[in-house]
Amino acid sequence: MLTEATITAVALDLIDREGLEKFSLRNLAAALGVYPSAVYWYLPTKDLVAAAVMNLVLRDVAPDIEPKAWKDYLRAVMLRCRQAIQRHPNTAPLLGAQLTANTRADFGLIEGILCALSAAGFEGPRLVDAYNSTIATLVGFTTQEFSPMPDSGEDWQKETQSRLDEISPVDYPVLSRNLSLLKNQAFILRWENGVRVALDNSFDMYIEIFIAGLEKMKKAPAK
Amino acid sequence: MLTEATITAVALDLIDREGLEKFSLRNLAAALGVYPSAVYWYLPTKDLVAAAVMNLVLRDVAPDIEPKAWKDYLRAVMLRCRQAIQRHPNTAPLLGAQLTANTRADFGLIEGILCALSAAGFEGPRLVDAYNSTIATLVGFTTQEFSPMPDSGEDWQKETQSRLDEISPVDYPVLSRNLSLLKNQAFILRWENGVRVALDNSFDMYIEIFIAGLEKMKKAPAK
DNA sequence: ACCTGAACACCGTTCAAGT
DNA sequence: ACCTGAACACCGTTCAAGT
Repeated sequence: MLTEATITAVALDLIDREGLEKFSLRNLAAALGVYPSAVYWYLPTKDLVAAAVMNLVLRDVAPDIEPKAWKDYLRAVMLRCRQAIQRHPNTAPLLGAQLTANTRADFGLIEGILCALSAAGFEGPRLVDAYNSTIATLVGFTTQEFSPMPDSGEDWQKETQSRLDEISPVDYPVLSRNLSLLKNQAFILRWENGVRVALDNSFDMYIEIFIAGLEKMKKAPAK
Repeated sequence: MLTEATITAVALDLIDREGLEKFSLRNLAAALGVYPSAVYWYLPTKDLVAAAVMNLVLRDVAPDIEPKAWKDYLRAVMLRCRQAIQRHPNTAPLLGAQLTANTRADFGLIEGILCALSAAGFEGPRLVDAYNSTIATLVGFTTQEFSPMPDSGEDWQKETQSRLDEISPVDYPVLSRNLSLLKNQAFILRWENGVRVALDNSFDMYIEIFIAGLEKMKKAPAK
């Protein structure tokens, strides 16, 4: 007999092995050894299957730290979220698409973030704003970093590289001066994703920017 | 005779009117009055059509400001990106998915951002990190804010609301204490997206967090 | 060069019917 | 309650053939 748990586990396994493009209810049903319509009895839509998969992937992101230490707590949340996606990089596009649309999400994580932000001094409407900023930050970098490139077709990679090499130094001086550092290491200018070329340093700065900015905001409530 | 420009314009119009789910090459071809395979002569894959649509949507996000005023410039980029998506909210999911995967993107925007960041004092590897942080920030909030909710089915909205109302005050004290402010105004806790309920204040704070954090980073190069 | 027209190999979802 | 089996209304992409 099927269960929501086995469906979800097999779905995640399918995505891990074959990629998000192969994640169809028909392939999932085949992997489960049932007809596609059998899955619908437990999860009546594909989006719900995806949401369940994401809950599985993000199961343990809520860190085991006292939220009062708000900087450490938020840093840990960001790091652990990225690590979770790194363990299942093919789910990366679902992070932006589903976390946000998923009200079955883990309220424990939300509570932890809200705790940390109130410990940082945010309350009322500004707590809402700080929360939204945190969720947006949590999702933004990691989704992109590990999202698939246009097909991993070799011709596309060559084409991308040659387009970069043709960049005019007079029209785009700063870009072309730093091209060797940016090539394949920067969003929009890369041809491999975070699975092949992780952007560890950039992610570190990204987090520190957020933490430092948050601290500044709490000290300067008025804009 | 078809052109890439008319295909792209009609595709954007289709997405604006009917939503991203109705954006298929078959519907696009019907709107153009041709067979689906005719489109392939100009744009040989659906992803390329989507990328072209995104270039159209983001055509004018590069602001008309001197990048030396780096704070004003980056603020303007973020605001104008959000405004562009607000004009075509159904394209929101493509922002995260395509901008990052699109090497046909506008190098002018990239150059502008790099200019602003060097004016802020970043260079070398730290310029790369600051750039990646900027792109991630640019995309993160807006993609989520305007991405579609699970189906706009009324039953789903009711279900979401009732799940929020059932949150245990003892398990989730901070969450339930602020629930009235968070309800439908915060990521994961809302049932309508930015088209119905724009998160203007949160976006403002999000930007200011980034700018303030960036300024802090430039002053404290070492972590 | 540009497009028709048909085909291939898929989809998500629904629904009657079985057990 | 749980699943089969078939059907419905779609997909993106390919390819020979026309002009």
